[in-house]
Amino acid sequence: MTDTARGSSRRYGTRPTMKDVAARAGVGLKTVSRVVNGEPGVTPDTERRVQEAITALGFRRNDSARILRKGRTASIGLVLEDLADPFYGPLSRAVEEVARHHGALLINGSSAEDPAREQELVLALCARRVDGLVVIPAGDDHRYLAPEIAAGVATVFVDRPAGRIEADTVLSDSFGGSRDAVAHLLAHGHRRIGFIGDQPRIHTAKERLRGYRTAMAAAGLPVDDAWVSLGTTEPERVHTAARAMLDAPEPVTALFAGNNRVTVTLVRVLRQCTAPVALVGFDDFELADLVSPAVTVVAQDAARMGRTAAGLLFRRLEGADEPPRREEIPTRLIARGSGEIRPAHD
Amino acid sequence: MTDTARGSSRRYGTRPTMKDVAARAGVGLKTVSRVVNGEPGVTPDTERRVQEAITALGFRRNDSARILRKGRTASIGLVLEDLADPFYGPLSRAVEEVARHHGALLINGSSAEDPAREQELVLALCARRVDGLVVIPAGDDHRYLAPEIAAGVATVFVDRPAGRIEADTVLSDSFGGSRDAVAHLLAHGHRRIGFIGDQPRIHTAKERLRGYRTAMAAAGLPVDDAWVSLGTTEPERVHTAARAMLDAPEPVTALFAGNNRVTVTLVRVLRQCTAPVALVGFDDFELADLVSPAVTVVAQDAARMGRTAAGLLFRRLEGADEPPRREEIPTRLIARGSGEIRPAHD
DNA sequence: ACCCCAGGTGACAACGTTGTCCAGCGGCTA
DNA sequence: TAGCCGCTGGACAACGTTGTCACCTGGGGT
Repeated sequence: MTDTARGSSRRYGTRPTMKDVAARAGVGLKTVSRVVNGEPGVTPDTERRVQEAITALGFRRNDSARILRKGRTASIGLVLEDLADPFYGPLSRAVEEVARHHGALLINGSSAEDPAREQELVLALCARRVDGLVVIPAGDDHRYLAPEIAAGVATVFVDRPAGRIEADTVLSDSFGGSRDAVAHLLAHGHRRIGFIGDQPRIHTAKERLRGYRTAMAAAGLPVDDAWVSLGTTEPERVHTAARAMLDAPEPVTALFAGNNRVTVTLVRVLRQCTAPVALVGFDDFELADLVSPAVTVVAQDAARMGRTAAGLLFRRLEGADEPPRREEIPTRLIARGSGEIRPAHD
Repeated sequence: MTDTARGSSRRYGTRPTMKDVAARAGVGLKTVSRVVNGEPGVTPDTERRVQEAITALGFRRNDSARILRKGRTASIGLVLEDLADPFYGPLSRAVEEVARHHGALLINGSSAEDPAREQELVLALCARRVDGLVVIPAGDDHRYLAPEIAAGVATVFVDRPAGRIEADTVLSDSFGGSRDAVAHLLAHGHRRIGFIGDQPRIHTAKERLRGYRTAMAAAGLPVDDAWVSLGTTEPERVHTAARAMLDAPEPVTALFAGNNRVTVTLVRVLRQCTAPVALVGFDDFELADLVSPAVTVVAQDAARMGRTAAGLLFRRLEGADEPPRREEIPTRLIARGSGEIRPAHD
């Protein structure tokens, strides 16, 4: 009895088209198109008849056809590493906000830090003819994107630079932020400082390591190989690395964590420690002020990165024909006490 | 000189089509299609020629056309409240995982808890002809979706039920979980327990309140109106509400937080308190074990909810013709001490 | 009375792909 | 040598929409 959706001549799963609407309203196809798109040149009376037919049939314009015809999809793709990572939440939210403001939808996927998957995802998005792409790259060779960019897909890389290709890029100041973080620890008297970071093939991990080394060198301090550990951010790995540094004959008195997840794991590790160990983390996290001791961090502004990236993207889409830009978002040291607590007595 | 992308006869921004590839390879259109889709019936030699033309031109299949022709988009839509909310990270990640497993892309958007925006988003997704929808509803009337569902868009509601429509639904056991949480507090001697929750029009907020009231009633305890506060989850609102309960002549000795964000705010509020106040939160959060005192929570399994929802969705897409299902995901009380600490001396 | 103009309307092609169907061609058997 | 079969390849229509252009109708100016 509920045959709103299955009019006499249409099968289940088949949707009404403009043709059906036109037939029912007794007008031409193009007139329906005009009404649907709010184009001028339709009598109020005709418009009403068409509207009635539309509601009666439950018609909804098929955007695939529209896209095919018009060439623009009003959607942008976002490829990041892991939707569940708290760093990417505000970032994707910001991108979405800007996209929405421009009437575009967001399609996204996680690369899980796998370059092959990144490429697969990006190309799938290109096949959908997204108007633009925001990519947090997992790989380091993006030449596969060259034809797409040449074809007009606006592309912005975020958090890490593109590999072997020129493109707009939005980074946070990993080097400077890390240098500041380590300088903060040095200023509080620490001399043996460990660095636990992400996998060395990741650009930010390298930059943060460089910041660490630079700060140490600037203070005229040597860096023991045993004080540096790069690798996955899995808790076990981080735990093992930290223990090694803490249980050494000359243990570190402070740790600098290369990202979010490392920091959290280190908070857990240090909580088991009897000896006081200072901790500074790269990237802020919720409740950093509430754990004890509160964790000093170098905060990055993920939302601003997302906004900036999306901004660049839409500027391109609106025809800006400038050379690729590279924006660097500054970081901010938020001292919360974990650096100061019980300055080293070395 | 870099004319890879702008062959002699093509303008900038125009992409090569199968026709171009066919011309260049000296074969027919359909042969290109066969190669692109890996269909059988093409000589290795022909295939090689086509592949060469494809790479030379930088051809990429236009999925809009494909979708138009085939009727299936291999993409599903996800509408949630806020991408940046930590509860939705694992959920959307799980949905994406399942989608990926089925070769589908994920398009998503945030409703910002606004029913109008939810509808706008959902209909935009339907216009794109997503194969299915996972919706965390903001509104309470989803009749607008009836034609879409009738037309074959598989739809699953998560976290909150659909309004005035029959559809698959995945909920967590808000009622039971809340009852357990409050029972936990009661078992530790609390008698004056406050509840601070989300806006009353949100289903989960109502259910959690019901759980609270039921537990109190089961213990034969009256509930003072001043002990219940529903509203937005903004820190100021929650802060004010909590203060009112704590500064009353007969202050509450324990608080039950209706969600994630409320819990976090309450941790901050209680930290300022001199008198000990117990806290139990609905929904777990990272570091709940590290703040002091560690926060007891009723954990929901967001990832499992996402997986279940996506599972239902693809079952429908694969043709399951069962009546709408309603899955309830159990919650789990994780006692971490914040309930026990200094049992009430009332 | 005629012409012209403007505004409303519709016929038709095109977007790029896939499904259907038929043609050509080589090798095999009778 | 004729006839048949199987396999490869291509012509063509269709998907649902929008842009182009032409048609029609009625009203106003000459």
